[in-house]
Amino acid sequence: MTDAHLPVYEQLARIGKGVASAHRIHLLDLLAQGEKTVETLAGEAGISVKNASAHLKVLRGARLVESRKDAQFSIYRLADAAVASFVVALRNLAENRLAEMREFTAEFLANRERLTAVDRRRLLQRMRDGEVIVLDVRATAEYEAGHIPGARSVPLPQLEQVLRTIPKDKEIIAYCRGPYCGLSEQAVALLRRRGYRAARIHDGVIDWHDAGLPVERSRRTRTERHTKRSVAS
Amino acid sequence: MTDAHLPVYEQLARIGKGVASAHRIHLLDLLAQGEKTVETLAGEAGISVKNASAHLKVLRGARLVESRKDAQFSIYRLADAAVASFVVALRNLAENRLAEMREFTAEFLANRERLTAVDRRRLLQRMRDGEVIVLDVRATAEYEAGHIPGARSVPLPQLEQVLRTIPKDKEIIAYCRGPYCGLSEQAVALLRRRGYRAARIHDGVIDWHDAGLPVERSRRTRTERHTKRSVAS
DNA sequence: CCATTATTCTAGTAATCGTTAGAATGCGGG
DNA sequence: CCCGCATTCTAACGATTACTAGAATAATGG
Repeated sequence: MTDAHLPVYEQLARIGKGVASAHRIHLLDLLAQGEKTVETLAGEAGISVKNASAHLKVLRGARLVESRKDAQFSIYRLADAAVASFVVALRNLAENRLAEMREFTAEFLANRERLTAVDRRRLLQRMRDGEVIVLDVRATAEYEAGHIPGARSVPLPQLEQVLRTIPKDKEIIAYCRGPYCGLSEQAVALLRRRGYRAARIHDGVIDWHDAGLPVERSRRTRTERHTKRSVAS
Repeated sequence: MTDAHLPVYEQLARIGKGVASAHRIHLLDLLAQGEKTVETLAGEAGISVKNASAHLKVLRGARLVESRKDAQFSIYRLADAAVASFVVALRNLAENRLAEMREFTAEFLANRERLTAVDRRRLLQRMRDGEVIVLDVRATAEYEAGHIPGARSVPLPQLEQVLRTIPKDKEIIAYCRGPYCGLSEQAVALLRRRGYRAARIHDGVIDWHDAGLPVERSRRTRTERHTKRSVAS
């Protein structure tokens, strides 16, 4: 009588197995920033291309990601926005449940980085009022795939050169892929060294989106081709 | 630069591994009904006590469940209500993502079993108006640990005897542990055979709670002791 | 105390998973 | 049509996991 459900739980476990490996969660986190090729993913996750391909196969089997072919590249993307939300839910649960996690995050995450709903709306307001400048320090492609409205795209490697176009009298808020992405941290360190009032926020685009706030996206939604043909609209 | 995060993802994967096995998800689902002993869990999940104990150890390692000792029994419970919500999120994601899942659920889940927020509020209203009777057909202990307010506890094995106290002119709605629990299905089958207008709803108590609706609980929150000492308050 | 009951621990085996190296595929550009 | 590139497939390995049987622990009730 209670046996009939095993196959159902087996299906649920398929998804569970998808998020049962650190590398796979990392890949999902990266894909939440927008679609990417296998090589990019492998590079950003710090694993071999072959290994990345194997993990992506598992994720595809669990229907968490999908891929399409563009020229000789396989471009992967999350199968659904709900997948990103699920990863956020996993992250939140882990932060609640695991003391070890709290230690880790305490290292990274300083004081006011963690936003409440009110904080987020206030940030938008202050941005509109011209009090703060919000910098998206991820790669350009990631910015284009989705960013906080009003944020300016300044990929970390270019930050130094761009500094002189950033007024010193405003507070600078940097964000990147999410709480575990070090980019915004580095940006803040650099900015402070140069005399800015700067802070990072914990949010990535998914967190922002999950909080019910709008996300803006640039014309080119899909990853840039390496070929000549320009992708209009 | 991107390496520093691996330990964080490792921690997330600990939770992921918790839900990477069908048996473990089943155990979590059962624990969402209230705390239970190892033997009960093993019996309800259809696995050996030793195996259940091993799986529970994994879940404890992932901080998803906790246990306490009562007399010679180890009594397990979810570490947090957020764990139940996470399992619901997993279930929902699976139903969205996995076609195979949809087939399974199509077998079980007929037409109107799936509730929207409006449905749930309307059900409460109709219950208050005396139009429908809602039956909780789970075990008594599960009912006591939390149930839909206004629902009547009629454990499935007792349904037959209790039938004459149930008026035939009202619609009967049965629910049990959740979408994959067959109890309410069987209850509906029996009721219809006896000439009732009966239907099941997909919701378990967690779904109900996750939908933001109140859950009622009886005096005895913790599992009944086998000893004499009665648990007041 | 002793026997009973519920559970956990320890090994051991079979199965699965993660990773890598090497071969195979499939596409695009000369 | 062939070469080069990005990716996947195959095979192999060591590491981990699932499950079980048997011993050990721990608490109860005589």
